[in-house]
Amino acid sequence: MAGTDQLSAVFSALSDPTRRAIIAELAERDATVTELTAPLSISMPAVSRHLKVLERAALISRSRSGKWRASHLESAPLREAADWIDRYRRFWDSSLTRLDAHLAAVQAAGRATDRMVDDPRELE
Amino acid sequence: MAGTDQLSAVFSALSDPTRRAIIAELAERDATVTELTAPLSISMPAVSRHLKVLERAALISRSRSGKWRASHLESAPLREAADWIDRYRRFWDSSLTRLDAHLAAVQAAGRATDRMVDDPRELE
DNA sequence: CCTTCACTTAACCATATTGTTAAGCGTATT
DNA sequence: AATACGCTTAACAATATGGTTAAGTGAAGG
Repeated sequence: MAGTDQLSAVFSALSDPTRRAIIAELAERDATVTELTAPLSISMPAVSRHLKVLERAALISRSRSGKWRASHLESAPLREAADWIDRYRRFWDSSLTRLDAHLAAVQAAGRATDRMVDDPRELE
Repeated sequence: MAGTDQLSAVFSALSDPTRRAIIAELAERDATVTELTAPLSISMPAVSRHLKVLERAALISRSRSGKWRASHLESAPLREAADWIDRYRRFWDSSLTRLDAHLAAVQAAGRATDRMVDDPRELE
């Protein structure tokens, strides 16, 4: 991954189709490494390392139960990635309906995050 | 980048903070390579290659005018990335109550017979 | 012209990524 | 107690990434 910041780690994690497939699976239910490996055409060590990448990006959390390790999808990093892209939603969403809805949601949630939607610039 | 598909290329392009800064800049106005290089702390050849990455992901288009090459932000790939992440918006969107989220999860889990049609899982 | 300017390409280096197979480690099972 | 299971780590190889400086290309301009 290029940067070591959180957002870079998230986008980098999402840039692999295997990891996106894992996220799609975990969106339905928590799963063990074996369960996640089954539909994929790669070895379990490879899946294990994909999970490590997802974990480092905080996209998943993991719990141990005996010899099984369950992976669980975490929403915060996905939200941050969506928020970053949403800065540019005006470029493609002519009606701006969804942006309005999002702004309303943010407003309802609290005013601490207002600057996030106002300033499109990234300081890095 | 891991995959060679469009979405992988887009997420991979977004995984670099320099490229995100370039996108933020182009969101305000089209710019030449020299203009884009000025605020960055890397050489022009490095910027040139970042632009090539963005172009390969179709995040920007470029036009030639004499000895200047202007970069222009394209919205479609950003929209596609946003659409992918939006599949999981129910996991964090505060406008959904806990019950709504639970029902959405149950619905997703119970769609086994409809997977060929609307399964959010990605095959490649 | 002949140089300067804007930019790209080439060559090089260091590091990261993604896959493999084999080995290790701890928990279950028999 | 011994074996099988679930998963991770190690070691290896191939390819990609991202930075540098130096050289090349083509248009502008004195």
